[in-house]
Amino acid sequence: MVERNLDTTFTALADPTRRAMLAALSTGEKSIGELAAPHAMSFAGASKHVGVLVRAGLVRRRKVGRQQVCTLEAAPLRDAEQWLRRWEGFWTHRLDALEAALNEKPQ
Amino acid sequence: MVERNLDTTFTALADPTRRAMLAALSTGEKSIGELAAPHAMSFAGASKHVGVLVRAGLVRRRKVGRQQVCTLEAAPLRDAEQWLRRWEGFWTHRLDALEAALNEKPQ
DNA sequence: GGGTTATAAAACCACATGGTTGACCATGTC
DNA sequence: GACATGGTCAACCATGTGGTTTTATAACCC
Repeated sequence: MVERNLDTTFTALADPTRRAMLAALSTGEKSIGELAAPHAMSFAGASKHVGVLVRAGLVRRRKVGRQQVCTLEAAPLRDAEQWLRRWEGFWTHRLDALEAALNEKPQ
Repeated sequence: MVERNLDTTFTALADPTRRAMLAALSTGEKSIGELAAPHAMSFAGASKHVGVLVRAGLVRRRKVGRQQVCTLEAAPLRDAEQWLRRWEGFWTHRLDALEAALNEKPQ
């Protein structure tokens, strides 16, 4: 369950339009129209981006009147973050070593 | 500098072969042949995956004799992790709320 | 009912991606 | 020099992606 979803989660995150949409949703629910508005792009194009987010499980849609209201679903983000955190110790070591090397030989 | 690289970082992470290669590199340097071996895939195909990781700044290559030795470069992983962590508070709230709701109405 | 609003769905285009194979180029070994 | 090894590069194929436009549908307003 984890590994499979990482594919679609990271794919969904690999686009700046979609990351911006997630950021917009972090301040509260938005209709698809509201999500689309800030992006210089056709409505249909933006709607497809929302579809990618929904398929990745990052967004839930529900119909309210004639609008689709979207809410952020953070669980897959947490999974992705946990996967990345496996390297936390590693990268802090490396960066500390780099910094030490720079201090030692200040050129 | 940050936003632009997130695209290529997340794209690089969106493939299980490449994630496995990063995991392999976390235990130490590996030649491209060693990285390719575990994957049922042509050598050239695996080499292309390594190329994606290099272009994303996640891996450095250097020539040693007739081999290319690869090392993990963790900094972009840290950037991606930091981006995801922006939602940390959000998802813990949501999940706490979900848990509370489940406890309150145990069905 | 008729018009407007919010969205979906489909067809299409250009380009990127993941994979292959085959030719090629170094480097090391005999 | 001859040959194997480690790897790159280019061409190719199928499929996916990001975008468009057009058409359709469902809900609301008058």
